[in-house]
Amino acid sequence: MESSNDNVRAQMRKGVLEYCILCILSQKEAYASSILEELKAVGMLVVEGTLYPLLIRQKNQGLLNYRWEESPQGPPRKYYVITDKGRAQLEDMDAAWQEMVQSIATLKNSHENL
Amino acid sequence: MESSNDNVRAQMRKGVLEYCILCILSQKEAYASSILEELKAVGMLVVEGTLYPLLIRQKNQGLLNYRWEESPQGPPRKYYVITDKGRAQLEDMDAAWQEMVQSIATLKNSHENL
DNA sequence: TTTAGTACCTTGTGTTGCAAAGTACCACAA
DNA sequence: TTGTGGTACTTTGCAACACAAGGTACTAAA
Repeated sequence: MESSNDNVRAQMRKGVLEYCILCILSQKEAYASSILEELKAVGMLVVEGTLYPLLIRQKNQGLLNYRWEESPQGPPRKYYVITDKGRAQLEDMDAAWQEMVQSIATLKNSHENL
Repeated sequence: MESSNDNVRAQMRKGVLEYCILCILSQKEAYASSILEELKAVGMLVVEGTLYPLLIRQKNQGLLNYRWEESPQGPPRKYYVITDKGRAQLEDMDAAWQEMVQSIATLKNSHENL
């Protein structure tokens, strides 16, 4: 089924989204809708109701700041900017991510070797 | 801080644990305590209170079965066995995992290319 | 002034991971 | 037979999270 397959992916995304946000913002400033599009582009689809609270949480933790900017069309945009603390956190997450990839590779390998 | 670092890892583990369980059980039958040790061995530390409900969930979804077996010492052990449905799910998860690794690699690369 | 498009925000729900405490079986020793 | 330590499985209560759905507000064009 398609839906169960989607569930699998949704489940796995949990806990990694925060990492993705910091990755994107370490590259350039962005506002929520543009972040959504970037995530969609790499196949990590997320909805607004997930992203907004997440950005607010990270902002409250001091990982992000934001500033308002006029839009060429439509309401003003809230551009998020990663902070030094956010970059430090991102480094932690890079390490954590690589460890997790390695952990699963190890599990898989011990499987292959049977 | 050590603790914030642990939090990062704990957060990332979410949603991947189910995948790890199926990986381990696709290799061989195992009981909860042995699964805990295997996860610990690859650096994915989990506690009992997390694992047991997860095994029960997967059993209720038909991904696992179990049988009781005498222990050489101590109380009997509940050996979990992956089902055909579980193996199908595992294949889905393999694909989902690789896609996620790829997605994050892409995010990282677009960062590098700035 | 109404409509369409863009952007941000909030509320309620179900799921999940975890800490902590509890139950039960076994073997060995006092 | 009573107690103690080790192993194993289970449950309860809590906090965090992702998401669906609905809501607010600004802009420009019809």
